[in-house]
Amino acid sequence: MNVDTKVDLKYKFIETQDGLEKIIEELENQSIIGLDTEATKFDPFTAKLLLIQLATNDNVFVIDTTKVDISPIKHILESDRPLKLVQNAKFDYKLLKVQAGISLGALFDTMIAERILTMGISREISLKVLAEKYLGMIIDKSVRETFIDQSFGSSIREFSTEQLEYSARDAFVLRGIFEKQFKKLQEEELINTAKLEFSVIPAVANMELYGSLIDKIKWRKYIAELREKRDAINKEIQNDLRHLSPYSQVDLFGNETDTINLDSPLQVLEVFKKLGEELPNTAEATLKKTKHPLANKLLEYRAYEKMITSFGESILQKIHPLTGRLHPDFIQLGADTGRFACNNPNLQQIPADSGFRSCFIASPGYKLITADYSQIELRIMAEVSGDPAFLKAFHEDVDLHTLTASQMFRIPIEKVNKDKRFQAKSINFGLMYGRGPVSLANQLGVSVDESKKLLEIYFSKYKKVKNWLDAVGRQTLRQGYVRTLGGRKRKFNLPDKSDMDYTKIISSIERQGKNMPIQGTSADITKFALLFIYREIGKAKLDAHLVHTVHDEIVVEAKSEIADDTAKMVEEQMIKAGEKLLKKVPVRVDVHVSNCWEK
DNA sequence: GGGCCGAGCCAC
DNA sequence: AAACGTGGCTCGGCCC
Repeated sequence: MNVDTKVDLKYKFIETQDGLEKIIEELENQSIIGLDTEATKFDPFTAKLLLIQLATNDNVFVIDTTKVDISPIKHILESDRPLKLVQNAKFDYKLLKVQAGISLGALFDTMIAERILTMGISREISLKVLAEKYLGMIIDKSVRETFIDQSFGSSIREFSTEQLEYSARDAFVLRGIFEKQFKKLQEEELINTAKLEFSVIPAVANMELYGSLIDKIKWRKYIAELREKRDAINKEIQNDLRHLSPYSQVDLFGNETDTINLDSPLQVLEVFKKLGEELPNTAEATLKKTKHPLANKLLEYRAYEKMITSFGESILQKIHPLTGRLHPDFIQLGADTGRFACNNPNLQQIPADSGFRSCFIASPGYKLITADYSQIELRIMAEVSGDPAFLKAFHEDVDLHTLTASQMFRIPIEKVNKDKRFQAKSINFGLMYGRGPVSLANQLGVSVDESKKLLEIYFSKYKKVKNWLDAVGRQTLRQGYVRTLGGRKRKFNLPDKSDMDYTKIISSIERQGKNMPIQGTSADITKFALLFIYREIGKAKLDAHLVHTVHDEIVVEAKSEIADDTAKMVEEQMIKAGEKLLKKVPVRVDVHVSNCWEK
């Protein structure tokens, strides 16, 4: 049954200071309020706050913040009571923090809640979708755009009735959605996951607001070096191919033009064809197997091109003109396992062994603390499988890959060479992805028979690892979901037997089911760590800030004088977070204090 | 000229 | 060419 929301949504428009004073008592008495804001932009630093809407038990208040100073309700917004229901709370948190100096207290985020409830089977989490799904209400979001860049400069412009009704409704629907979601979260035993996610929102919001500082000059110098190398190899390739008409040409002014677009797979395939090499595609794996010297040169060109285009000038363009820093968007539940994703720019994919990372620097007078969990996923594997050999390795703090190699090949630890260690490491990591013998054989450069043998030996040494992997794969298929140690759930749409790709889909779900408890538990732990660190910084009022996180790594900027103490705190809190979920295996964190982001 | 998608490749 | 889990960015190429 659909409700026509165009009519009869009662709201009270507050456009005077007096009007605000009159509703304070009602707001103070609420245990829960729906909250939404409207602003001229999505960027919290330059947006102008236009409206704040608060939905109580009995009323919806729409407050005109261009006319009303909202500091009289600051204490209500910052308190943990009433609980604030917000759709995508991080946005409102940042806006209110920067534009009104208000840090929202306890939150229930309907968007995050929906993601938790439908992890793996849906990404439909907009307010429009939720209002329809839970309340049968069709809401029109097109009004939102009318606020964008709405000028409230010197000239007084009034809000339209349509705008006010739209705004009121967005706050109003939150309570109904919350009630349904809360019940579901309880039924599915996802309350703890939700609590963790909600409480980490302010940590993430502040991390985004603080942002990262880049040494622009050093960055540009590095790009210039890469460009030189790329251009050299490009020229070489074009010269090699000059005889292949019609690609090499001389333009009207007698200048040579490189008309083979090396970035076009179509043109590249064409060139190979002319050279007598029929290739199925131009993927890295194909080129690596191609004898022709062009293949290697092309791979070299691509490596430089990737660096320049993905990490070059485009990242500098994202530096905020007001703050001079990068403020990427950390998507709290970006991955279905619970991991963060990151964009604008994605600082989680900055090349590790390149000149780029060292260009991320501390502010003057500050230091960067880079802290990462040591082999956290393998430790989780030890915990969930309870495998005695795995556990022993971590308790004795020996290198697991070396130990694995020594056990697999029946040689003493001292006799393990690089090659043997690499083979063992490949299996250790491969396990977590559900890797098969074919793929292993290719990485190790051995036959499939040999790689099968290696896997057999491996599993004979680590029986409980095999048992756990098999069991969790079966369990995922049986129940259609799988959980992390923190209780986070990932669901799966199980295929119908009649499905053409039935077995393919089944084995894919098995692999995802095996990986989720490992990758997802790591995400649980990192989120606890972010929360703990954020709280410690607040409690001790440290001049320190979260700036970055990459799955098993956290970067904090701290005033130089307190950097070493803060590093100790970060390490302690990360270990505490790890020990919340890992009981059988020790947790280790590597910490570095430096002027830049590095390991 | 914008939207979408696949190829290719960076991170953990 | 894919294999082996989770993402995002840039490009070419195609569509409207």
